[in-house]
Amino acid sequence: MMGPHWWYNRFRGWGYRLTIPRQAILEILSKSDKHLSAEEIYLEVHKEYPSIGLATIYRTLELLVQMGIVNKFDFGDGRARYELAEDSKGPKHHHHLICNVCGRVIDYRDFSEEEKNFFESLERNLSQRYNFEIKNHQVMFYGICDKCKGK
Amino acid sequence: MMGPHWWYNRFRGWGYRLTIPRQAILEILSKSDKHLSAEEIYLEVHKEYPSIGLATIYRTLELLVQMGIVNKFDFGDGRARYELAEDSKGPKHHHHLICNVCGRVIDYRDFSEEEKNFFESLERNLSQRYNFEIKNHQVMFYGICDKCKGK
DNA sequence: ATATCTGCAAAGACTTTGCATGAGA
DNA sequence: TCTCATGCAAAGTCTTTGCAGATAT
Repeated sequence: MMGPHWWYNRFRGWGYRLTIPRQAILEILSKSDKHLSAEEIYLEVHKEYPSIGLATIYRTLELLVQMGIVNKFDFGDGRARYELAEDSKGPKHHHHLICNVCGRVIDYRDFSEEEKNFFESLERNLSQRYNFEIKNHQVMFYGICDKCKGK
Repeated sequence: MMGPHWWYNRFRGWGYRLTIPRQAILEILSKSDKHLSAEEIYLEVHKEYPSIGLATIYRTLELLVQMGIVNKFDFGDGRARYELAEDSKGPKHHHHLICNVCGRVIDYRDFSEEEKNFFESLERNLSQRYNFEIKNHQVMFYGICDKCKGK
């Protein structure tokens, strides 16, 4: 379940084509472990394929989000951020602490067993209750970070 | 801890002034139980105070978010949405199921005791671990809703 | 009195769209 | 071949900013 083969089948399944721009974007996303903006992805892709335009980045990302391959985030800085999706147990999965004052985003992924189990069982429960196929989740805690506490 | 008096003290505490536009915006937010966009708030406020401009709505909302009085959401529809904050136990508190395909947002607030307790203890834990004062949280589950499952 | 806040209009920033060309299956 | 996808540029939307006048304490 990794590599271009997987992407290919996934696209076929949705009736889409696996093109160079789409591969390039997935390549960049899988190399990075940060939340990338559309423009950051564009700049990376541009290094290797200068002819690929920003509009294609946006169109592709929208597609990938729909397909559940990519997650879209908003941290309130005015631009959307993207990250390769993976099930909630994946090593890169994390939750966020966001400071309402300075906007800083802190990731944490040192989940306790309890936290992991809780979300797994909650997802199963909700899937049934709402007949909703859950692919992923986002958890954000808002408040005041240590640096901003001293007003 | 309700009514204008409370707002007044809260503003004083931050060194801000409680003005007519700010009161009007808080008034609208406390009457509504939906996620309002800046423009929706503007239109409501405009009914009573036609002279208040949209820029003031944006500036005030940003302030209220910083103060932790208001929560800002993004559901991927291109505009931010706002809601009066309250602690996680409040009756209006809810989590979200968001469809990656059609963008529909389903709120749920029929939390189990286990779910409530879990988030409370997780917040206490994180506050300590990261020296971060948690005011609120957002939980979103992404996937495919019942209507979109039939492709 | 005076630092803060607001209205208006203009600018800014991110994202989307139209259309002719190019490319996958 | 025949859709589907892309590039470019232009347009669209939401949001922010500058500044002079108004306001809260």
